[in-house]
Amino acid sequence: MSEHQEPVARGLHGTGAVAFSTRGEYGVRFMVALARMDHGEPVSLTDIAEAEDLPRAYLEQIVGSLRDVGIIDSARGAHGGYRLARPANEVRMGDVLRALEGPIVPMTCLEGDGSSCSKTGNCSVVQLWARVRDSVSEALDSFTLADLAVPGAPITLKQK
Amino acid sequence: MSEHQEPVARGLHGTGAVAFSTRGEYGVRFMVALARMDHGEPVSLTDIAEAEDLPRAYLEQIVGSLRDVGIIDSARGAHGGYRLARPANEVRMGDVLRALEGPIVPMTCLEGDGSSCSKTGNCSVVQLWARVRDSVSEALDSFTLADLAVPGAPITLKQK
DNA sequence: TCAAATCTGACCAGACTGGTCGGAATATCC
DNA sequence: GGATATTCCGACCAGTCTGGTCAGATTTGA
Repeated sequence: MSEHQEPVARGLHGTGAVAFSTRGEYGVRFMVALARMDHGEPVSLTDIAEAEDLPRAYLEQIVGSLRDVGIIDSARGAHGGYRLARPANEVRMGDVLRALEGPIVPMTCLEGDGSSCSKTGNCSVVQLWARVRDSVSEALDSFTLADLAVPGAPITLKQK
Repeated sequence: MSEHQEPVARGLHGTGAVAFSTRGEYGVRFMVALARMDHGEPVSLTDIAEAEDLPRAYLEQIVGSLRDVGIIDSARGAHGGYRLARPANEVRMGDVLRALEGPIVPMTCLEGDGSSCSKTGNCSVVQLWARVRDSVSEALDSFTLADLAVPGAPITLKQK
């Protein structure tokens, strides 16, 4: 047991552009599994790691950032574990992925207050990156955890 | 001279998720500059690298993949250089970025024919990744090179 | 007190990014 | 033909990041 898949190769030639890392993948799988297994009692990391066949120690790191932003609650000690902090249909996947992967920023010139771009004002390319960023955010936020946790459930879209 | 900006730091904590690399950034800047400077005669890489303050040797690598897919034409020898292979308003930015960065694939399970996902059929999460992928492609393809090359031009949207 | 869990930080190998360098091939101009 | 301009191509390289392990401290229930 504890023989999960071999290390995932990522990056340009592994996955392609605009990719999420394993933090995003594993974190989302964790959330979906938790939503399915959460019946009031905390669910231990070991149980979820085994169910999803993910490396437990690494998952610990990842789950920490979900707890830090308040998406899940944790309980230490015997019979401890994790619980959803809110109902699954109130958890937007955009929030989950922003917590896991950091802000959605396809190009450095969009970081922070935008002051990192020296061509302020006369740069037309920034519009392209901004549109990509907004499209990704909208796509992610159009799903809630409930959409993914219920197998075969119809996808409810929150079109703006 | 030839003292361009210091090496760009990327990755999770530098830029955030869903990021393009410098290949995408530099390649797009190259294309925009070429579109502006192309008046029939080939434009040399040195001219563009100087105009955009980009490392010439590195830009050479990047431009090669644009030539390979036929977005630009090249002419060797004295007075050689690069030209747009088609009018700027027929060049979709999605094509440019796919050439530069590889396929738009936010998660490994969407790669190629989709056979890399062992949970075929009963995986609900794949819908999330697929929507992100489609959103990014639509966003990129809603711009043409002409939209970016003409300074201050109104953004014409090709809404599907 | 013992065991079950989370929490935390140190550590690590390999892959990838962001380049540089040197030279070969090709084309123009004199 | 020779000098020059320019693309083309592959080898190389240092630093950063990813993906993950490990050991132990801390907290809690039985």
